[in-house]
Amino acid sequence: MASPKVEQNRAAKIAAIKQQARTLVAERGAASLSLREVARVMEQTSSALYRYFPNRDVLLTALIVDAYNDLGAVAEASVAASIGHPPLDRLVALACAIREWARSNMHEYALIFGTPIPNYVAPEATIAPAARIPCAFAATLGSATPPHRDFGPGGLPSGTLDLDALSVVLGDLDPDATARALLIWSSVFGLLTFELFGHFVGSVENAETFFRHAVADLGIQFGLEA
Amino acid sequence: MASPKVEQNRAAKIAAIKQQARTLVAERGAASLSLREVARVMEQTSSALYRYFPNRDVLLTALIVDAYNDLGAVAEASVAASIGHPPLDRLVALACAIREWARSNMHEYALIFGTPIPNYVAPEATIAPAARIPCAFAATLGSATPPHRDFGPGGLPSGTLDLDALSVVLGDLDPDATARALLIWSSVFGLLTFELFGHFVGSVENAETFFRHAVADLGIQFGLEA
DNA sequence: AGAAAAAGAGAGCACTGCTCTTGACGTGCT
DNA sequence: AGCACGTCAAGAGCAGTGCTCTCTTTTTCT
Repeated sequence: MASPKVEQNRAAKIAAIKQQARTLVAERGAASLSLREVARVMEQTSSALYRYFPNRDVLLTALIVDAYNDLGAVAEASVAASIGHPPLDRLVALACAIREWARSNMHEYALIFGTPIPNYVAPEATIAPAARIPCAFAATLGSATPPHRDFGPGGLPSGTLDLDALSVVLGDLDPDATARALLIWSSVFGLLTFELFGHFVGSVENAETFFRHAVADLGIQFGLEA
Repeated sequence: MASPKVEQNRAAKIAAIKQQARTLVAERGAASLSLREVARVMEQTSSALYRYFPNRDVLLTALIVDAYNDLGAVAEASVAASIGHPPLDRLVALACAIREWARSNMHEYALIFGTPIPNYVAPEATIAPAARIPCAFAATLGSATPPHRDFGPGGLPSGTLDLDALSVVLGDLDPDATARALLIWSSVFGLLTFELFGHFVGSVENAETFFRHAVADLGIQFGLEA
């Protein structure tokens, strides 16, 4: 059944298709990714590609998983490289690493964090790679053991977060600190998306400086110290 | 030239097309909006619609401007309704009003804040309606005259923001307060987008409670008081 | 009522995702 | 060696898209 040679050829072919699709996504965006065009660039018939990917969405899913893993690796590398540094610096470094990746991989960023593709539901396989980024935030924030402060007036009511699921990924922060970690990641995402998607043109002159200070400001609120 | 009757018919027709397109966008998303389908629903030929919109992007732009104005009106209404209330409550109310609009107009929200459409540049006409939302934030934050605090370590270097352009919209906040207002709007956007685009599934159980507390937390950092 | 202007219809081009059939190739088993 | 099987590529074809062109109908204005 599983002859070694064909298996190998098949894997190589799949990798080649994905690589080609990646460059097309980078050039014209994910929405207009066309199997025919991939085939044309590879000097093949479009129908041939359907042997490797049953439909366009499966190819898209493969790209999404790869993007999550790529960004996740960058985030984790930043966290690893900043061990021993002050917690606030670690947070800023992590955010900046994510920002750099996003800036040089705009379309892949849009692919995973942009508008969901209609009639496309992210399969199970994407949630594990997707968790690597918030996990990286937890690694820097969790190392700081910040002083407990209420999250919003009166603190967060129990039942707001799914603490059972979160503790697996984010470790043993208390609920309010966990909430604030999620808020920081959301805010970093918001800043980054506004910058990348052009909502800052005309207001923010130096996007990097603004970004660094904004993230640091959030970190200070969280209780991190330089 | 400008005959009164034809002008009127034309405006009515354009409105009808936009309305039809809006419902299609709400049903299947902006990416798959097709002029042919709009025509089909209106029991017309697709080519007839080209008399009113020279291409699909122009129709899309019209929908974008409408969405900005719709959301802007909601935001301004919230600001007007909360005059005299404590600043922190005003901020939370504004954020919640935006959230409600976003939840019941998912696809229009995605249209204006989601992944930019490839090969589509937002024309001049969109920036004025787009400014209404940050302007609404400024109206609530500006009324509070929060105590000055550095934005990030050492405060924001001059030249980071385009203060000339911002002061027109956001009024006379000092640079650090202006930066923090931008940060709050970015964060609200980030929270909202994560919720709407499904990045909170499995971690945030009660999205509204989390959202309210997160916004309030940001407001407290800004210096607002309840 | 008749001329002018606007709107609509329909065919057509080039493109898309996707399916189905047909023929060729390489591999492994007898 | 020969045969059968699984894999692969090609091509035709369906239904859909944006958009343009020409031609006809309707509406409006004088």
